[in-house]
Amino acid sequence: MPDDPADGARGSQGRRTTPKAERTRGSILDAAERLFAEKGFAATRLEDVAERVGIRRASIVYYFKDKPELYDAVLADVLAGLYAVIEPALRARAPLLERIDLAVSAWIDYVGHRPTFARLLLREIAGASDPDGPKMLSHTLPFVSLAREVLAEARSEPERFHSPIDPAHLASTIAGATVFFVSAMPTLFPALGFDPLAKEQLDAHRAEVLRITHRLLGSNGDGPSGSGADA
Amino acid sequence: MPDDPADGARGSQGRRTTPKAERTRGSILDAAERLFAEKGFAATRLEDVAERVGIRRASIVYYFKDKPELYDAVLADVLAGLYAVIEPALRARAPLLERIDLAVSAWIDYVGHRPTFARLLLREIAGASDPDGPKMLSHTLPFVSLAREVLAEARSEPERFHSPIDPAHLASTIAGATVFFVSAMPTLFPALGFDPLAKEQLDAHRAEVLRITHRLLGSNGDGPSGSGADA
DNA sequence: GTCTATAGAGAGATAGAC
DNA sequence: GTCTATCTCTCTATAGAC
Repeated sequence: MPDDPADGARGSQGRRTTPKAERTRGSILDAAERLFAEKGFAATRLEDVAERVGIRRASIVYYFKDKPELYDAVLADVLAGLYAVIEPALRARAPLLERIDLAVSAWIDYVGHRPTFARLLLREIAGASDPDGPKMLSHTLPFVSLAREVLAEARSEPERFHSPIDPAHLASTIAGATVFFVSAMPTLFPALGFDPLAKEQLDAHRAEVLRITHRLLGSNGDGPSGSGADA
Repeated sequence: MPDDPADGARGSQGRRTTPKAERTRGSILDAAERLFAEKGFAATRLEDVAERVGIRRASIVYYFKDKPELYDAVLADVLAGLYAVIEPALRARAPLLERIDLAVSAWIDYVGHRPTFARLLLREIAGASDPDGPKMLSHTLPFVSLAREVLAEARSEPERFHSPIDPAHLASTIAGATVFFVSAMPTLFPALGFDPLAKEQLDAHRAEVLRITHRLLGSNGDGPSGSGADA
């Protein structure tokens, strides 16, 4: 998901942007990300986004044509961030199994450090069957290409990879477990000071997910011996 | 979640209900369940609910005072259904490990056969951190009691249960994996005729979740030898 | 029980001043 | 760039006829 670093504020016009505008745009994006994640697209009011930024509702349209475009920009942003950590992991110079471990670990770190992403994903998946639901799909093409590559590579050495279930099942299991973990724990421990982002909790989760991954990949539960990532 | 079988239509009045009214009420509930699951609370229009039932919007208020009450009734219904299959599993006359297997299996069957529930849960979890978000919590008390019971029982034989992670982590992992699986697959396989509800897929998922469960419970990956549920 | 009609609130989009 | 003012549409909720 190669972000275009040269476009700056992409309101309707192709104008140059000042640093201040850049900052305002970023603030709007941040506020919108949090609100869309917490309340969902429909329940989020542009008014609230503006309030968090400290501007007026009408000013938002200077940067984003309308509400759907703002939402789309948020999705583009969080998915670009994910791609930026997943892609290098999968392309590292290492055996495939190790790279998968790296990618899974990167996934968990990303979701753990950006819980808004977890909620956005939860909502997108929930609305997947709705005709006007899935707005995230258009941003997932780079991931699909990446997945294809890895799959092709795995199939080239079938003696090592004999997954008992299909890759999509694997992916949804891992994704669901992590995303739910990060989002649900605060509810299950209401205001009890529990923090799923805490390194300790996240590491326990990582260890278990890596075990699951190895098992689902058909390796016998221990994964690459020297990876060090599943300690 | 003992349903009160004697209340029938619980509009504002305590009137007696005819069979036809009972049916209409049920239809409204069904339509609302699907729409709330697909679009979420805010994006669902009472107009659409009415249309699916074949009545007019205003008629809905005869059965449900307003939109929040309708949503609440939907949640009550799906959670009562879940409780009805989980509770007997956990109270069966069998060793604890086997009963947990039964409960997990029942969970998967329930979610698999009522995918609207998966989506409703996804949305509730996503909105958990929102002050006016979690409307599901009020219906989960019976589950909390149940969980407490089981936990107490497990702690009474610590030599058998030495879970490496806490029970909430276990629950969220299992719940997330299943719910995501059921909801996400149709997206990942857009219109490819893939059906996560198919017995074959659901069974593969069940087998894997049971393995995860056993592992997370501290038993060594195989669970109760004679359960037969993790074939 | 179900309908028609309407009132009223809420929120997004637009025009134009500064 | 950011604001004020306003327009308009959508959807909920209510009143009351049949």
